[in-house]
Amino acid sequence: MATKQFTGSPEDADLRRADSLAREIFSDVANKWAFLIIETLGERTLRFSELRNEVEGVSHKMLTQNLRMLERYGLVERKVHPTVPPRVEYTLTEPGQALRATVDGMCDWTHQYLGHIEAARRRFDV
Amino acid sequence: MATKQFTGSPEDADLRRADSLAREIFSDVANKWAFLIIETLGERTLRFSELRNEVEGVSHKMLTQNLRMLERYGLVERKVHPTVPPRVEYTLTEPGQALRATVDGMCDWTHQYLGHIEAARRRFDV
DNA sequence: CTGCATCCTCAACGATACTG
DNA sequence: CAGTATCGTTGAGGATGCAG
Repeated sequence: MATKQFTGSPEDADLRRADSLAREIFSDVANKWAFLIIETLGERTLRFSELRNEVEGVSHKMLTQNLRMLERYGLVERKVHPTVPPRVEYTLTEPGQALRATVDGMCDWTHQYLGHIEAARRRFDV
Repeated sequence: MATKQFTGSPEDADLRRADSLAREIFSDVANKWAFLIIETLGERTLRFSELRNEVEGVSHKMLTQNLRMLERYGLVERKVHPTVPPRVEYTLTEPGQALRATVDGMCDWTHQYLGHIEAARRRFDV
């Protein structure tokens, strides 16, 4: 991250604030569940249970927890249909879509370098 | 991730294998310390202690642990100078550099949407 | 169906100490 | 300086149950 050296000057105060906020966002969002949710959400709108099925291995708790976090940061929109049984739909917002682009980049990267990585790992694991 | 439905056909076997490997890599690499290390390593070569200083808040243990993981996947190269005291340098490999591009993308994203995110968070935190 | 809360377990993590 | 190992603590995360 572009963390630079701050002086004690007052105009650096909000720079430092922005920086710590950026760091906080970074720490929260850069985790596998958030990424996988963003990725499977893609440009579709999905219900909670659909996400639960499509994001392989995620628990009920982790899913809600990460969805709350993403909602809090405004990356997903949560739409509740007041029916019975309830129907809750999640959609990526524009910032969410923008982030998805970089997550996609990581997916591409993973597949592109799968060979390199597998070979490196075999070499490492004596 | 591009996880699709597999049939029982034999030629799907290695697809499934590749997929699970991709998933494994994804899960390991998509964590904040790995990202912060990759980001601060940039195109420079850094010593262990330099990384320790520059990656704010990382513990000795987390740093070694993540460096091993990144080395195992061939994302960083570890060069030991047999001097006394020892001098160990870490450099991003080409796959590491490639991944750095997407991590950079996330950093840009973070700063670009800082306003949106902060506003959304204030709205959420009633 | 979705969400929240509770409990419980285990692994992540930090601190410390010791080796090369 | 860099790495490994050990220990103790905390928190993440799974399971379960209940409410709306």
